[in-house]
Amino acid sequence: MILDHKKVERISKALGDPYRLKIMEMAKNQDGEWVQCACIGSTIELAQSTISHHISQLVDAELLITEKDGRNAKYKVNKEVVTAYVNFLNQLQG
Amino acid sequence: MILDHKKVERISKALGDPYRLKIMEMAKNQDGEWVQCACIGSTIELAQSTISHHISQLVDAELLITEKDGRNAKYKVNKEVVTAYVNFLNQLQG
DNA sequence: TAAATATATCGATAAATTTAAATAAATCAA
DNA sequence: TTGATTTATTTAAATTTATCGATATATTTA
Repeated sequence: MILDHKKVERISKALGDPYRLKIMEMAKNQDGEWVQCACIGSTIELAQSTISHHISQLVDAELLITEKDGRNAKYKVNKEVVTAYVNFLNQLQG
Repeated sequence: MILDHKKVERISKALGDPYRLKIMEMAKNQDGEWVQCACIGSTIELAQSTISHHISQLVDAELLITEKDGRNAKYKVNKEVVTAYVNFLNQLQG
């Protein structure tokens, strides 16, 4: 999977915020499992609508994969995209 | 070299702009050599002050190493920081 | 069906970022 | 030394992003 510059830009932007980094860490800590949106809300001291907005940026950048589970939403890290982003970065090293 | 979240945030932000990505690509293309600031200015259609500002963000994030060469400035990719950033990202994959 | 719960969306405002003109500082060349 | 060149800094306007309250949508439970 090769990312164009537009995609790299969107991924970088998505990672350029402390709350979104925190959300990524939470999604990672589930070790292959899904993390619930409500769990994120209870950890981060922001309005629900703001958290939803942050999550949707991570989903738009495809850093997170999301699925509906009844009235809950659950997330996990999209390893394929992270790997593709890492490949782009490694290429920068010449 | 381990990066804290503040540092990861700054690096991500620095990479979250099309012109700065272009500058990073130019610095990479020199294959271990330095790229001249003037060369960047002749490639990117932005005011000189704006390019200078973009470059300083990359330097602040330590993605670029800079050195003065007479009245010119030259840059190259800081591989150590890119590697550390990649390590952080790989960690996100669990 | 009605009430409760979880998440998303919209609208307004605050905060941060991008951009460029003007200017400064440093260096080179005549 | 003087004038030209290269890069950095300052300031201000325009644009983008973050934040929250209110509300909408979908789902579960009573």
